[in-house]
Amino acid sequence: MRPIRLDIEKEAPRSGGGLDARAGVLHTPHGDIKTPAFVGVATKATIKGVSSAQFAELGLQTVIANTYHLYLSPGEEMVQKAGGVATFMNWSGPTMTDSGGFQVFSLGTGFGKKVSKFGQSSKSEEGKEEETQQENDLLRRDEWEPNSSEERSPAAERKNHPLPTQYDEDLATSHGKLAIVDDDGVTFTSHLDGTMHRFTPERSVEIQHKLGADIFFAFDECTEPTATYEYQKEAMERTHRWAKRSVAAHRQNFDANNTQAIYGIGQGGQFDDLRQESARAIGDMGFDGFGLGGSFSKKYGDNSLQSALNMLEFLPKEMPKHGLGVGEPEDLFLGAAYGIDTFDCVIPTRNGRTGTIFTHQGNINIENAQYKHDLSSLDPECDCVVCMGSVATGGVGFTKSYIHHLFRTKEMLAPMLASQHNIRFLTRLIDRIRESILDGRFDDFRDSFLRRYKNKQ
RNA sequence: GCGUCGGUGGUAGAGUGGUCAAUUACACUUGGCUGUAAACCAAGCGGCUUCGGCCUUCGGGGGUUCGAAUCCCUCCCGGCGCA
Repeated sequence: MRPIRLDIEKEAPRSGGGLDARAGVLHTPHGDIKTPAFVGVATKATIKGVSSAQFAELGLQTVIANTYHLYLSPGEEMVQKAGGVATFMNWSGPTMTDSGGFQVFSLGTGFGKKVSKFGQSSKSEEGKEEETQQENDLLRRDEWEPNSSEERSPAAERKNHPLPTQYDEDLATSHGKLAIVDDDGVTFTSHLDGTMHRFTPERSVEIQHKLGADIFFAFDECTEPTATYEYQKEAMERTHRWAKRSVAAHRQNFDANNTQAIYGIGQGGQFDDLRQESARAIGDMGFDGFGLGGSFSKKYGDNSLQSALNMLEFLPKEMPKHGLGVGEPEDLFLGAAYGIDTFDCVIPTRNGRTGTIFTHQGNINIENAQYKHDLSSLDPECDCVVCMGSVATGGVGFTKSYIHHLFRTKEMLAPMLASQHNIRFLTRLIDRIRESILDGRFDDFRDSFLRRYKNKQ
């Protein structure tokens, strides 16, 4: 008996130009999740700026923590000792953990720099970019030499050794970071103290068993969406091999098998044939659910999510599907239209912390000068405690002026209130998407919502 | 009153004959943020511009010099010390 089960209550065939949207309930050992659902991102066992005591009030049914981060601190043993990630963070509801595969991608490529894996620097802004350009050159895969440490030859001599690893060790360590992918796993340095570590699919599963979430993900390699076909294919195939090992490792653990579900992650970049191949492969491995892998930031083009979604057609319908890192309002509609059941995304909290507020009339930057004198709530149509108030505030919500002031004066309450509002904005949006699917008016709701949201009306 | 140190762009504070429309930080203005090394990052921040430059700026005024925020004189203002 599998630990989770998805009951699809209602489908909206070919809704929104997609596949079949559906509304249902995902049953987990720690409670039911009405789907589609927005999953709060609690990377280090905390949604930044939001206490677990507020989750329910904000409409959160579940949260997702991260294997990489919790492994580094406080360590999976400590989390296990605390009773698992949910108990550790004083949350009684369902939880998920991500495998750490994304960190291989985001840490390894030179986080925060305009560096891409294969030398496709996004912009070239003279001067400053020189160093980055050099890094790009160093990052070229065909310059990598295997079996590094001892017999590594100078960069110039490496060109004749085309091999699967995508990072230059010298470059990586010079930045205090390292992520070397080989077929068995990934060796990396901690971003915290530079110490070396290694993840394999089995190790990731083992850690996630100790973290004890209801749902966890197989260790994958998240590629740069703009990577070449050749590399996407190679990384995808590696991810598939890792996926197979992950399921096997999980099924061997009888206890974990009864209490935790494992999702496999599909990759393939923006190539339809790879995406299709990945869906069929992952869908056929006996996973309890599916994670839509990739990175869907706008910087990779407007179509990166759409192209990934097409793969869902090749998966078993009844399989629960999760959109990893999908959370822009437009993307929730798009994902839901393709049958995604759960979504996680840092956008409400990251945007909230940095002053961008979701409203029904489009996003606003609350730090803008114009809000200094604005005594209205963040969004007059929002039902969150920040906007509507609570018993504690006498039923009166916070004003834009006040939150603007908190940001300007760098008060810690500022990002907290903004994050809470943004989270509720998305959980309410997804709730209404769910209702619209149940009521058979998904397309209407989508159109009316997005018309105002996108046109800032 | 005498002596002394100092007055630089919104603020603090570099610069001390040309590479200075003036380092830097903060402030300010505006962007950005999609499986979180992000309470972060980026751009702009005297005026005009055909984007090549042009004009006005470093307390006021006057000088020296090919050239001054930088040197000299003088006035004004401030800190400190002595009367």
